[in-house]
Amino acid sequence: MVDILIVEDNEEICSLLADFLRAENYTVSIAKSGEKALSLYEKYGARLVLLDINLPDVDGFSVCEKLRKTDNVPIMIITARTNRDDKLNGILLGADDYIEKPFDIEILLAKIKGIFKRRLAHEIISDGDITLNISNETVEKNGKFISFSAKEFELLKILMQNKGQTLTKEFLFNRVWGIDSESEMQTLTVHIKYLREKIENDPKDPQKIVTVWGKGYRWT
Amino acid sequence: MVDILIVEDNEEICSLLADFLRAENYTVSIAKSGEKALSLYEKYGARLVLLDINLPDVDGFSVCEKLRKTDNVPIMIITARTNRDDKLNGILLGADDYIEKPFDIEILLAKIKGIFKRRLAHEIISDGDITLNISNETVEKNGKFISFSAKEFELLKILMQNKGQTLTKEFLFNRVWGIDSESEMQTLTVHIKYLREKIENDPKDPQKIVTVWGKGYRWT
DNA sequence: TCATTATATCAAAAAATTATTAAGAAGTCC
DNA sequence: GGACTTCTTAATAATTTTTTGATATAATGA
Repeated sequence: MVDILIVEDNEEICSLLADFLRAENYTVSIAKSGEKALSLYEKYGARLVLLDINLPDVDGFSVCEKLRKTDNVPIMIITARTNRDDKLNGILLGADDYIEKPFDIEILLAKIKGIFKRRLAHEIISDGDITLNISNETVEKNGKFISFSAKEFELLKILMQNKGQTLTKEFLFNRVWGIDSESEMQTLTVHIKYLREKIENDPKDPQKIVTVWGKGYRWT
Repeated sequence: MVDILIVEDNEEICSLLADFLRAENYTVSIAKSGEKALSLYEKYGARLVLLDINLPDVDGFSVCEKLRKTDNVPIMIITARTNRDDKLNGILLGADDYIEKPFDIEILLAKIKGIFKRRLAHEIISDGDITLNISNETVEKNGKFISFSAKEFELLKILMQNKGQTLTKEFLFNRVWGIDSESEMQTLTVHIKYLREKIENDPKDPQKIVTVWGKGYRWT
């Protein structure tokens, strides 16, 4: 697993970034196209993705979506200031951070450090008797490990990461199952039940994953 | 056994490196081609290989793979910055460290020291009733030696080195079988079974090498 | 209250993933 | 070359996860 995956087709910017990041002792891997980005990520992973949204082949948007779907890895987006459209806005809102070209390398470094710091603090989320370890993909209740399936874990993770917030069913569904999933919304409620079965003291009277009628669910 | 095997075809760089390293009291042997590198390594061994990836005959890639496959000796790669392609990325990611030409000799020395230090600390991994000795390639369970094949050992090593972390099947496969191996993923699961047979108290109910469904495996 | 709508539950089918087995290929060592 | 171990493959079995559909239960508002 490398620290930073750089996705950027411009040769100059690319080596500039790589040099600076290496000087800061980050390990980096480099992709010059969207496709390569995905294959590199699949093979070696990354703790942070630095993504130029204007790529030659697969556009940055779909790279972004795919990455977010699979691993929820932090993504920092590099973008030109021009033609800021609706689609771009959407992506940026979901990104952990973004920076506009032309950018000051020092500011970029500061942002990256910030993301790592924040994430590190959030790699283990503990709340009440539930502890969720994102990097190890483990969940403990009262110190005892409980096994979770991939979907269950993802769902619980998103809920806990947004403590106190009501998340709509659509939002949860899109995050866990993906935007163009063919599954029914029904599947979500069933998974909510599975979660409650595993983590609630009394699954019949859920205190942790609360139903918000007509909206969705909330972790409290 | 020498301390450092230098693999570099450029005469000047070669003697420069040798001088500096000898000045730091390392013993060195020198190979000016890939073929010679392999034969020298076979004859005298080395604690660390300093490998220029751009060689005249056998390219550095295959030297690297061969070394890694046989002994897993630490390899430090010297590379020019240009044409950083997928293959190179792959090699670099697996390398213990790498440095780009032109390099500062002081930085190189620091890196080499770092590698020796790290390796020394990790030569024996002990966890529960399993003890793994990396330099001897031996494994003990409750003090009794168990024989392991090369692939089995490598797999166990990576798992134990990353205790508690879930390692994806792809990651494990790339590490043990190599990036462009033609083997099937199936091979991995079979080897996992072999490992379990040897180290688990009840192979039917594995406690050490745990399956993480949809992801991979984890040493606990 | 009653009709309506939203969520919960259940169990079984479907899909996906991993485990097991055994046999043959490939490599190693005398 | 023969005996041996290791590695790979392919087929099948076993297991787990995911989805679905039917039905039950609960909340909401006229």
